[in-house]
Amino acid sequence: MSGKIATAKEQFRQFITEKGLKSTSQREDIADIFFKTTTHVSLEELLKKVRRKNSRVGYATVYRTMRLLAECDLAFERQFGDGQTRYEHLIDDSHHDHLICIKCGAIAEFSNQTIEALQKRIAEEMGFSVTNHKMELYGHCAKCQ
Amino acid sequence: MSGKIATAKEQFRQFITEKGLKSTSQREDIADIFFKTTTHVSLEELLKKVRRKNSRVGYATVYRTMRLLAECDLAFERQFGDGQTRYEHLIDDSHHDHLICIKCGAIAEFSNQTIEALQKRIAEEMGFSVTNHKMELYGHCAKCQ
DNA sequence: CTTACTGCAAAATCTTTGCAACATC
DNA sequence: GATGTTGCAAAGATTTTGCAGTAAG
Repeated sequence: MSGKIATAKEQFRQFITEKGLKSTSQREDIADIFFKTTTHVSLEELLKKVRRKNSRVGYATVYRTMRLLAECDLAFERQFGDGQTRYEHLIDDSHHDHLICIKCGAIAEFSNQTIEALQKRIAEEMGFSVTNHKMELYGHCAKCQ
Repeated sequence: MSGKIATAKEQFRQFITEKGLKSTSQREDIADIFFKTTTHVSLEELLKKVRRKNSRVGYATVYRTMRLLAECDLAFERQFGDGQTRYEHLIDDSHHDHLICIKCGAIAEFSNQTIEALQKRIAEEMGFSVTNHKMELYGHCAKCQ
């Protein structure tokens, strides 16, 4: 409720500045819309959304902006097996993992602290320091059983 | 030590027969070499290995054979973020997950029964029956820290 | 002004598929 | 023999990149 925490937008601007890059309206728009998205968007989908606000944005710019966002951990790549790379963020939301129905494609999210803790410990035992992870459970959802 | 358990090769042959498909030397060679592989091979790599034994095998056949193997759960697709689909099997080996170094690309394997049990329980609570899962931890390995 | 960014279109990657020749059953 | 399989080459689908024009610092 209090405590100044930088918004994702601010973090992105800071990253841009620190790297000596330039802030542009395209980057602002893309980041803005991406942060407002709550699903796992593909570049194609994101481009479509961005174009509703600014019709003269190219696919390549979305591609390159998402690469920047991924570089500063404001976006995470996900691949669920259809040949599309998807992106998601963790704004206003803690880390979560996915349950994917292999029949209807439904995606549910979950998170579990015990698993997270175990992952960290296992990694440490093997000499790794973990910065990120993916966990996806594939199976049939309630409707498709 | 005792107990007749069908080998992966036999399971594949059975799957082929049951589906009314035909057994060919290419399929035998590809499955053979794949089962002997202990890493996460891409189609490209697998094709190269297969061609050392039989130089007249095409990429498409490897592709189609791996699809068959995946269909009968003798091969599992993995995508680690470089744009390559990789395959692995669980022969002579229980299920395992991956630790991936984001600097040098090293891949380590691990498995943990507690996590597996928790995954199952979580999924059930959400109405899913899990048949498969992926868990990948990304970070820096001992050498790259 | 200098350096970075953009959009477009072309290139590069991978993955899939059509088809005539060929191998199983 | 009938039907499935193969290899090749072409088609698809995405992801990357080169470049001339444009914009931010």
